[in-house]
Formats: sequence, structure tokens, C-alpha cells
Amino acid sequence: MKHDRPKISDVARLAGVSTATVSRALSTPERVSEDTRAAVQQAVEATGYRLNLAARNLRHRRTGGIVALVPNLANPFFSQILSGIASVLGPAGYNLLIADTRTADAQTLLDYAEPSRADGLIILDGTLPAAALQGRVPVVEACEWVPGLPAPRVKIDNRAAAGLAVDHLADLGHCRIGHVAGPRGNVLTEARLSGTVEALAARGLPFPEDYLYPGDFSLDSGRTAARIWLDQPAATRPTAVFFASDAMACGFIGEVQRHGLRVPGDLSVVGFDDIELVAHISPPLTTIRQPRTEIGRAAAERMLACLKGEARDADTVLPVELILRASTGPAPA
Amino acid sequence: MKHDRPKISDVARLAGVSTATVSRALSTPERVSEDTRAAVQQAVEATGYRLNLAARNLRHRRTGGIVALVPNLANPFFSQILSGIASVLGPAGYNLLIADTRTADAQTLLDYAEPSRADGLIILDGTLPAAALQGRVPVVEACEWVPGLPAPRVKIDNRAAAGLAVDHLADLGHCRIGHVAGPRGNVLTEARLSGTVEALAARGLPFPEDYLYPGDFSLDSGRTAARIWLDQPAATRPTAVFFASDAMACGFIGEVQRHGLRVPGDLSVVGFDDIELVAHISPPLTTIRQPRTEIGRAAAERMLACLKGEARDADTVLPVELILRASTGPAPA
DNA sequence: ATCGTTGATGTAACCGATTACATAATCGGT
DNA sequence: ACCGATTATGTAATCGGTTACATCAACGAT
Repeated sequence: MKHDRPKISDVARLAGVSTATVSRALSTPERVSEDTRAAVQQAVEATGYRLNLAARNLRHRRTGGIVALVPNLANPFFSQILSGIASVLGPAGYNLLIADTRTADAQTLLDYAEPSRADGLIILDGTLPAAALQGRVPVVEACEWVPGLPAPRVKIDNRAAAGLAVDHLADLGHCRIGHVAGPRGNVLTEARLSGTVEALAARGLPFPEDYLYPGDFSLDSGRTAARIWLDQPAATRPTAVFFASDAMACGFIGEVQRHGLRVPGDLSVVGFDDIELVAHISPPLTTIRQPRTEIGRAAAERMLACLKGEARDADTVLPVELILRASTGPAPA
Repeated sequence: MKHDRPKISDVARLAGVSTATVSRALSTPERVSEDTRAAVQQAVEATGYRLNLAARNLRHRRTGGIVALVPNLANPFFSQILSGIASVLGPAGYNLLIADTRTADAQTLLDYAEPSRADGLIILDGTLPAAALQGRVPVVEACEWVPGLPAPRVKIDNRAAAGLAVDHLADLGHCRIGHVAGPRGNVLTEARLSGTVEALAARGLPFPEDYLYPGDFSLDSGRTAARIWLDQPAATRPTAVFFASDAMACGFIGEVQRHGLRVPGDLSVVGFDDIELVAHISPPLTTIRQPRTEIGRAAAERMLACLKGEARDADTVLPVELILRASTGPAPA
């Protein structure tokens, strides 16, 4: 009865060579003779030997893992980015470790930036403390970013994206256009809001304070915004609203429909993200598509480049697209 | 200029003790004298020493990581379970590694079951080959399960859940009840389908072949099912449909609404999962709620128990709940 | 005074690989 | 026949901790 896993020395003994030769036969086959290679190969199969990664990693001073820090793992928006990351990291021989920045305490997060924990860090949460992440392992930021942190970023042009949405609504004849923003302090919130403000100004459209509704990207905050909108006088409230997230747009639409109003008859809606489901709700949502899988992939690729030492500092900016569906229509007369 | 990370021997030298003592001071403080402990503590701070996990793990023959194998990381259903898993594993000192079983090839997946890769495996994909996962690291199955695999399972009573849905529709007076199933061969599909069949039989209701619509849990397959349903004669087709997933229910509803039919006026719909969004679509979806976060948590806890050697073999069955919303109503006269 | 305990610490083997360096064998060139 | 270059392989140090075992001092009991 054998219980111990065979180690490299077991293979070496059986093949009649040294451990060094076995190691070479496995990792740099071109450096051993044909005969030896075959003998080692056979011994490996006979013993059922499998490399111990912990040992190799210790010697190589690497871990073979990349950590992704996400603000909320349960959010489908992030899971699709993670999917993109995983699809690149796996084939490259890296493990993807995932940590939820909201369930982990500060010390734990700091530990993730340890070189003995992971070889790199992909940050999807712009609210992390920059200082804690400095000077440890390579960092790449995706989607969101930490203002003070000098790291390659993969993102979209949020300002321009907001412009697309606003222009579309203005083209439909809407003059009173509102915006439901994301959580305060979030870098995406700021970019989308200022993009909205600029686009409206460029069109000469007004943007009074009460056309800006607070939100936090969540469904519920969209519903809350709807209640505020419903309370505003119908003659002067926005006839179209641009949302910083699809989730908020859904919450909003659900609530106004429940009050008997029609989208886009009474109100046009543009979302942000193009999460899968919004193509299937009724009405199907006009929205800004972010290439989420692509963002994840690009972030992972930049991380691999960093690890190879090919650090370019420029940001990667991926294109967005306005997806026209049925939630937007001409301004009511 | 110091670039090398301090190691335990640096701390030992500074504190004037041996490395063994430093190690003990850090991991079993009660085994060293008060003075020594203080000296070591001070040396640790002075040098900025941080433990190298790879080294410790090598010695301990563990990795500190648990792998979750998910069929599709981009699916929000799974990400919420992962969130539950992460919330337990993190505080317990384990890393969560995630692998997408669809983007990874067979060999890679097999590697994940290596003890040098991870200490345990949480499986969320019932279509994996049982043989490959045998006799390596501890395994826990969550939600889905691999039929031949003897491992603790965390799941819900899918049969009973289907019964809840069917009973609800029957109670509303529906006599022609359809079912949109999941992908063929999936254990959940089978359980929900047979639960549906049983519940209908118990009520004495018919279930002809054309009341069973194929699906694969996806939005699109729900839409496809809707097209089939729309083509059936209105006089004999189901007046209510129970779906094996919320996503399919959404796809279905979107499509029939686009054809001018009303839910629940013309058709009642019950979903499965209670993903967050379905409470906000219109009409809000009546559905079976699965405690996803709880499932993840329970799976992680069972894994921790396994690792401690407290293996109980019984399955954990978590309760489901029928959430009544507005997508179901009385059968049309 | 002697001996067995107990507690604190040091020595060195160990986890399982990789790899710098040393050594031996082979070969072509003069 | 001799020498340098090249190729294949072995020896042993190394990655950075942990821990079995040995050592030693202090102490109470006989």
C-alpha cells in the first residue's frame, strides 16, 4: 500500500539518473539525451509522478497566481469581466484568485499584495487605498481605477460614452434630459456625469439640479430615483433619462410602469453596460455596451506583459457602442 | 539600498535568537518566553519581515487554496454562490481559486485536483467526469453534482421546489401547465422535470409531450420556447408555464409581450432561482427562490469541515421558497 | 547531593523541487 | 597524440520556512 506521493527522487532512482537530470528532462527536454528522456518519461509513468507546484514555486520565487480584487462578486457585471480574465490567465498557466473587497478586512487585502501570495494584482475596485497597494506586486486596473495609483489601466471612455447616450436622446428631440448617477466618489460616476454635463452643454440643453438623481448602480436605487421623478411635475420633469448602470435603469422602468406610465411613450431610457438581460426585458433597453469580456481579457494580457517585464504605461481604452433598442423614442409633443 | 525581502534568518540575527525561536514566536507565541517574544516582535517590525507563504505551505504540505470549478463564470447565478463561498473561505484563511470549466481543457481541470495546487475542490458543475476527480483532494459539490462521485453535497430539493410551483399554478385554476426544462443530462433538469411530472400527476393534470419545451437555462432558449408556444393553438396550449430558470422565463416573457400578449392575463409564469433582477421587471416574476449565498456558504463550511477531518457524508439540503409576485394570476376563463 | 521534570532555546533535517558549478565523455582539428 | 569545445550528467546549495530532537538551566522532591 502506497500512500506517499512519489517525488522527483523516486523517479530518479527508478530511471537510474540524478534528480537534476529528471528535473531537466521534464522542464528542458532538449537538454538531455534522447535515451535519458525516454527512461525518465517511463519512470514518471511507472511511478505516477506529478510535480509539486509549491516546491517549484518556492524555488522560482513566484506563486503562479494572480489576484483579482472585486468590489462585489455577486454583481453580474464583474463576473463577466472575471470570466474574461480567467480565459486568458488559465491558458497562460496562472491561477486566478478572487477576493471580495467588501467581505475582506483591510489587513487581508493588504496580504493579497504580498509577493508570496500572488504574482500580480488586478484591481476592479477604485475605492481601495492607493498606499496599501504600492510597491509590492505588479498591479493592473480594470474598469475602475484608484486615482493616486500609477498602474496600467484598462478602461472605456466613460465621458464619450455618456456623450453617445445624450446625443442620441437629443437627436430624438428630447430637451429635458435627466441623469441617474452612480455612487458618490466613484471614478466612473464622475466621468459619466461630467460627460453628460458636457454633452448637454454642447447641445445648449439645460441641466438643472433636479434633473440629477442620486444612485449607487443598484436596482433599488433606480427604483428610488423613479419615485423622485414621479413626484416631479409632469410638465417640467425630464422626458428622457440616462442611467449610469443598466441595473438602475431596470429598477426605474419597473417602478414607472407599475404607475401606469409607458416607456418610451412617456419616458425614454438609456442604460449603461448592456448586461445580458436587458435585451430581453420589455421594452428592450437602449444602452451603452461595454465589452466586458474584452476588458477582462485585456487586463489579463497587460498583467502578463507586466510579469514579462514589458511594462508600457499607456492606458488601454476599449470602444463602447450605443445599442439601439426599444426603450428610447421621440420626445412627447 | 535594500531590495531583498527580509527572511526569517534576518529577523533571528537582529533579535539574537535562532530561526527556530523566531518561527515559534510567530506561530506559537505561548511556547517562548515573554522577553524573547518581545525581542522578536521588535525585530520583525524593524526589518519589515513578512512570512513567505510558499515556504510555509511547502513544509506543511498544503496550499491554503480551495478551487471552485464553475461551468460559466459569467453567469450571475454562479457568481452569487461564489460570493457566499468567498465570504467563508476568506476569514478561514483560505484563498479562493476559480476556474471556468468551459474555458479550461480537461488536463488543466485535472491539475486543479492536485494536492499541490489546492487543498480542496468545490464543484458547481455536474457534467465533469467523476473519475478524474477521484481520490485526490477533498471534494464538495454545490447545487449540481456528479452522479457517480461520492462527495458531500449542498443542494436544494429540486423536486419539491417544482411541486411548489406547479401547486401554485394549479391552485390558481390552471389546468394546462407547461414546463421549460434545462439542458438535457443536467441533474437539475431531471430533478425539476420529474418534480413537475409528479406534481401534475398528483393533481390529475395532463402533461402531453408538447407541453414540455426544451431549453438550456439561457435567455435565448426561453425566447425560442416562446416562439414554439406562440405557434401552438391558443385553445389548447398551456395557460401557465413553469421554467427551470429565471433567465428562460425572462426571455419567454419578453418575446410573448412583443407579440402583444399579456402576463399574467394571457399566460402565467413561474421562474426558478429568484435572481435579483426579476423582482424589477414587469411584471415582477413569481419564482422559486434558491438561497444562493447560503448555498455557497454551506458548501464552504462543509469543505472546511472536510479539511479538519470531520467528514459527514449526509447531504445538506437547503430550503427553497415560492416568491409570489405579479407574473401569475387566475387561469383565463 | 541527586535525580527527574519542566520550560526555553538551539541544531539541523526536512518539505520537493531547481540550478550553478563541477566533472566526465565525446569529437573535430591540427 | 594532444587540446579546446561541446554535450550530458551528477553534486550539492538553495528557495524560506517548520519542527523533531538535543541541550541546558532551574527547580522541587527525595
